[in-house]
Amino acid sequence: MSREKRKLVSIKDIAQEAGVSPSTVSRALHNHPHISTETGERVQRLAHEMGYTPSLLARSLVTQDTATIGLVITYTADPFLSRLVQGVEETARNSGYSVFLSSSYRDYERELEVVRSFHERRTSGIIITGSQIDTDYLDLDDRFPLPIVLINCRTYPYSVSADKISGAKQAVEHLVQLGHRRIAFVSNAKLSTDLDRQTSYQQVLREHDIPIDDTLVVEGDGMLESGVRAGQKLLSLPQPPTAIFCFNDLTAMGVLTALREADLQVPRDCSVVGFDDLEISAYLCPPLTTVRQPCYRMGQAAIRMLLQLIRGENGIQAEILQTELIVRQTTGLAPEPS
Amino acid sequence: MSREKRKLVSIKDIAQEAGVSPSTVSRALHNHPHISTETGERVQRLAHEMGYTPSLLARSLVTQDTATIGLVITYTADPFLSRLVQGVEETARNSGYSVFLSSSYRDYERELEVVRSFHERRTSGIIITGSQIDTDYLDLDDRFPLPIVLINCRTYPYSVSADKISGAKQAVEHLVQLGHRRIAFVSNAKLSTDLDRQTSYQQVLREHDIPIDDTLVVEGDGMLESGVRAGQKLLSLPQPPTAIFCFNDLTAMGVLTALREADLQVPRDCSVVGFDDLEISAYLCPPLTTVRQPCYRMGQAAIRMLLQLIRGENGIQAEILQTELIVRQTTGLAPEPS
DNA sequence: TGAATCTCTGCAAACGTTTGCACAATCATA
DNA sequence: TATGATTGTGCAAACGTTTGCAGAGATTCA
Repeated sequence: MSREKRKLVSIKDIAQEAGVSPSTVSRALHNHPHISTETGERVQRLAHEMGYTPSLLARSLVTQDTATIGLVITYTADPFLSRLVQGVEETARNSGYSVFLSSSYRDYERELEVVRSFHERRTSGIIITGSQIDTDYLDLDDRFPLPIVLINCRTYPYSVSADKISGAKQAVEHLVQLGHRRIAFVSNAKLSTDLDRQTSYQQVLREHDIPIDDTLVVEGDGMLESGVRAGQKLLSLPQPPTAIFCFNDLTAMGVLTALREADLQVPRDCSVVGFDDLEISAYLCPPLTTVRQPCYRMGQAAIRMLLQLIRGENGIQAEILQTELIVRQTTGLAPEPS
Repeated sequence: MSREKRKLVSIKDIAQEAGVSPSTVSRALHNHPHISTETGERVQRLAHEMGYTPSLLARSLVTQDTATIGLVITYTADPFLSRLVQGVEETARNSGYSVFLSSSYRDYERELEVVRSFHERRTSGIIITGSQIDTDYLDLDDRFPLPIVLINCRTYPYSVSADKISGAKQAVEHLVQLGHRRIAFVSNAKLSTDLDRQTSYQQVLREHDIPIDDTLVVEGDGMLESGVRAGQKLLSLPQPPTAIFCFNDLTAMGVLTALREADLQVPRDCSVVGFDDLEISAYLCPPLTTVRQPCYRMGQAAIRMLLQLIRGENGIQAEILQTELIVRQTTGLAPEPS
């Protein structure tokens, strides 16, 4: 177990050993056409024997390309993002790119800092999700002269989003069809993408001549615990809702917990709809009705768009992926008014 | 929106503009003591105005230090790992390090490939979790001359683990205390760390003179779906178990689903214990009794150990963090034998 | 035989930094 | 006034690669 800092072997060392010039070694290792098979093989063998590992630092410096992209997310622990990260990472790797990952914790300063750090490392491009930079993306573009793709930020020209408007619409309409008229919405005030859901929510209600009751809209932050609190708050209303549409599945899980603690049956006493369709959502009790966001494919689409930008292709435009209502067992007919 | 490839400004450009040498610029930017305040300020101002972003590539090449560590995990989507990643990333960042993340998908070849890729990028060190390299870690050490810390691999000298032996023991003993004698175990054959749990399981049974029944040990893979299948298999036994100890919380969630689909009540008809204590586990229905692994702190400990290795400190030894049984509502008294 | 072509290899510059050393100018000291 | 210390700056090498260009032999062709 030798842990001392050994000097790494470089192309020069191989050159010396093989009695050729460094350039020849470099070419031999890259199967350059003009290298004799004899030299080629000898160099390759030596490189292997001497335990040579090329330095991508040095190479990137001259080729001006790191084959690396940076991915900024809000929290690693967010299960929705996990799948997205996987989509980015797998697709990137298949194209020969590696991925730097860093979290912004929904903090504007931190987000900028991460982007700068990526740029210093000369990543070929950057993908940002849950961006706080919404408003001044122009500034972003100005400050960092490298391709950037945003996820779920439709104001930015290069972005990938899920169609939340349609998703939310389907969800609320589903509830209306089941006879619900007191439908609550648990929002995520901190995230701008939340607006799409909320707008759809109100629109559907209006279309069905259902009065909009502000007390039925409560604020959350997209996490479990806030779902619980939101649920409790809604249940304590003089006239509680018969259905609750949630910002995401985690919030819905919290709401379900609140309902259970209040000894209410789902969906008999109250229906619940989530958003995201996390893997676990199908295994809840009861299995959650929710709007599926194609998180993996969103990651995939984002990295593809980024690679196009890196290659300098043009005609690239924002992409919107479809969402889909998955009806499971947390939604049912509205209870008869007693 | 200018997306064309602008030439980045370098130290030389600033030097030219300021009428000094590149070395002076470099020193000015690092607040080197021997620089006159006048020059210092002028250079700093120019650097800012010209939009200078230092190249960490070039710097790393000469300083021989990238201030970057590589983190290899099995799947990004594994919620247990998400917290661990967070522990690594936050702690790394506080020490001025960035993190490369890549997944191995539990594939040996892939894992080696990722490690090699990290080494090519000259990461200062590497953390591996869910390693498949268990047996020939010596080979690993030989092949990659850089500090490596493994998580949950006790055979490797530099490792951080949770005390699974004690955790599993607490879990099974808890079940025995509740009067259970037919206790099943859902394993994860693919992971060597599973052995600790299984050994403890058998040991506790022996200590209490409970016969070991091989049909009560079924194989899973640590994912939701395999938990469902394992549950179904156990329930179809001529004499099904009254309690099921699961490799991890996801498996337990699957088992709970199987029980629910079979119209069995938890814990009245069957008790269930998980392992990990994911955040969601407290919000399941019923809330899951489980063994808590300090995943965040494990990540933290791993990166700390790695930084010590990087600094060349000695006297470093494997670290084992405590686990803790969290009793919630999926465990109860064994049903009376009918 | 000479010229042209082809095959293989080396030289040297470049990428963008850092840093040891030398040097010039200024200043304080004796 | 000479001496030494101090302060600020520049030169040049180094980090480990890649690559355009040139050149040396070998081969082909007329």
